[in-house]
Amino acid sequence: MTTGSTPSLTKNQSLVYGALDRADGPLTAYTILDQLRDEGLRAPPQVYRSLERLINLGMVHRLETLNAFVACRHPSCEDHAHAVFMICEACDHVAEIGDSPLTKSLNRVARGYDFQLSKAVVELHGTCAACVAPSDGSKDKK
Amino acid sequence: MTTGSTPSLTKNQSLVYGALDRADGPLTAYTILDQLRDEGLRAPPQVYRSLERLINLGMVHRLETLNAFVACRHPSCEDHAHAVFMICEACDHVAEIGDSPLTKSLNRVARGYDFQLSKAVVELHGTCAACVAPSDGSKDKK
DNA sequence: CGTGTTATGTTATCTCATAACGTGCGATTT
DNA sequence: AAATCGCACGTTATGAGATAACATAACACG
Repeated sequence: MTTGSTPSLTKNQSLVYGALDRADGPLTAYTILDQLRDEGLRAPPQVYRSLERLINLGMVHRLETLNAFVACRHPSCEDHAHAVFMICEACDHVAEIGDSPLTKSLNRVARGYDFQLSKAVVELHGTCAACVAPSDGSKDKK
Repeated sequence: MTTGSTPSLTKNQSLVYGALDRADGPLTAYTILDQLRDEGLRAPPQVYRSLERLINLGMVHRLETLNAFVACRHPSCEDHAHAVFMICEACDHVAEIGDSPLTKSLNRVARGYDFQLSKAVVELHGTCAACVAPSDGSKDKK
């Protein structure tokens, strides 16, 4: 529905989104601020306000366990309040996944307790396939 | 039984656990500190160090989305790295639940991505049964 | 124009968390 | 017992994350 291409981002919002989109991993608000100082950003509220808007638009996710933010990589992220993340503690890679059985499980649990679910935070920590596999000699990503 | 049951908590650890155990909801580290000033605690590290130990012992959980801590209410919380929480945004009540189908789902997802799961953070936000139900006129819990 | 609304810039402050350093004390070793 | 070790403890200071509060600019629109 509101999947209109680019829904009128302001300058700051574009800058912040650009930083996250460029990055290959999560960024903290202060890291974003540092990256955008040359573009005119000077203070935390400018970043946090943009982030808030971008999150409401469904373009950015906040990773609660990292105090950091990532651009949403989902094709058409319909279920924004129920995103699931896998966070590799070895290479810091973050994968956003959609898994409907898991989402169903979450809803079932909530329903079972008569709990009206508004947002599910699911962040899995561990080691990603690339970092587990001893396959090729050089496996360090970054 | 000697001093059997409790696995050798130090004074500070006991104080911090006591505060969490007494509380009917999550407490932040600084709230705990304030509550324990009369008992001799003066600075954040004293609380954080105790919390770290208690978490390692499996007696306390950290709620990532609240930056707060709760005493583990589980009978025999074997699966401490996979606890699931339902957090009511209306009354601030937090329920820790064990749901093995959900845990299975999480493990299945991780396995599907060859992801070696070490810890799952699952925190459901919404409205609890008591706060949804319009049943009786005064339903405020606190 | 005047007015309401929304984004912005800026300062200061608040909350959460840890680094770093030194002390006290019980257990172990010699 | 003296020397030593490890661990919890106490304390100060600071780092990191987030927001309150206030003033200004930009824009849409009746």
